Amino acid sequence: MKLEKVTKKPRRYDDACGTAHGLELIGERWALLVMRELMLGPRRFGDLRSSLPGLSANVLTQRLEGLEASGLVRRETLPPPASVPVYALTGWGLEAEPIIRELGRWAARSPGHDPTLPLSAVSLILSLRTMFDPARAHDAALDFVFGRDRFHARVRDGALISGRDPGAAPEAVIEGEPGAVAGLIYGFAALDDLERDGALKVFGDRGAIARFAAAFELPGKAA
Amino acid sequence: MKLEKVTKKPRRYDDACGTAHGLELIGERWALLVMRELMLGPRRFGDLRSSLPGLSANVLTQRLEGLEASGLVRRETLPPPASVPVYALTGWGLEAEPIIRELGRWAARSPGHDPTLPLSAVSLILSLRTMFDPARAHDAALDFVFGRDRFHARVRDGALISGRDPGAAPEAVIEGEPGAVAGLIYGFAALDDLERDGALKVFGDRGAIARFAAAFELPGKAA
DNA sequence: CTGTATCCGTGTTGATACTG
DNA sequence: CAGTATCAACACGGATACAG
Repeated sequence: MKLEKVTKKPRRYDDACGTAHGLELIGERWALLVMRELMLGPRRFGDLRSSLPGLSANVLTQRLEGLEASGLVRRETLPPPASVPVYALTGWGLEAEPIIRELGRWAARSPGHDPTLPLSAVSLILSLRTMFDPARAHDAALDFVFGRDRFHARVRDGALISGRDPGAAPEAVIEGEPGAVAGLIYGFAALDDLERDGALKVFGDRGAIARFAAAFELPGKAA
Repeated sequence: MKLEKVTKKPRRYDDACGTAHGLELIGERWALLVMRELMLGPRRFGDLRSSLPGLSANVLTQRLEGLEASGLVRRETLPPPASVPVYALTGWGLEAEPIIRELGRWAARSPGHDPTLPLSAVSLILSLRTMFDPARAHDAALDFVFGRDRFHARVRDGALISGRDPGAAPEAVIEGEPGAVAGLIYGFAALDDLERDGALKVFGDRGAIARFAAAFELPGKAA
């Protein structure tokens, strides 16, 4: 019925500059945020939608098609018994993480940045990777629970290891919304308040949380 | 006549993620390329236009207004006797250079990247900063002449210093189109051929050019 | 020369409804 | 759940015309 894909990309920059070509690859609206959501592993279409409120289904389809055509995203089917379609970054797509980090680090200094808006779980983990300061690091082992999604974060020898799925032997487990965890770790909300409001539940060693949080700080505003 | 500036920015992401906010700041088409052109110092409206073919005057006006409203660009008037209006990056705007570099470095690995397209002078200098490899650096002092624009590049003690205006005591001066210089330095064109075609004119020590070029290499394709 | 203000055709974006 | 179809609004780019 719809065999011919016209695949017109008439909006080019015609510029040999790598930056300009990068914008042709991931400069379309939502494209980089879709990649952000895939940075920690494959996701389903519906999971992407719920992590990106405001992105409609047809646009998500277009972005995934475009990213797949560019060799950044691969459409896969999970092995049985799951057998569901998922979208995954290719190796090269994964290499875009430094771009996301630099952009986030820089924009966090914006006077117009509102850190109280909703935050996806992947965004939180990537922001931890971005804002981690090895000079302030103390060993700590934390897990996070966001609904059915679980993540681990480990500080060891001045390095941060983080990702999807729980880790071994966490010293503390934090459960709540990603935004509340951000408030806790970046220090613009107090743990006592967050627990009293029911925004966060904490299990285990609170000292480990304090040690962990000490390594993370938001940069000052540029103004 | 048109006093009310509606200034609608209805296309937001509503996401606390710094990356998303960054896209709201510089994610519009052409915005990052306008900033790229300002990275090496203030420019005039017409200079920006000629460096960015395909960008129409009305869109350039919109971008400059938006970037100024975000605190990234400042409109200034050069002191007499010049007394001409120019656009300059603010300090915070200047801090976006790592984003441009990471994006360029990453996109240079794209199979679809065509390095033979036209290239602006600023793009060339920024690409040198991006691709410079301290491990291969040998001292060299080069100046570049692109029409009326002149730039300097110095490798000293494993570091690259580059910018607008000629430097002191260059060992060699290269004159031509930025794209031809890119071909020379990145090694996909031979100096002899470029000179024979009239694409490049070289004055001074050719050995310095070879020493300089040895520190720059384009990354391999991802594919 | 440095913009600003229009109109206009096209393409992109996004919300809603809908199908398998 | 995973998309597709349709339609409306907007952004983009070209071409002016115009003001200082």
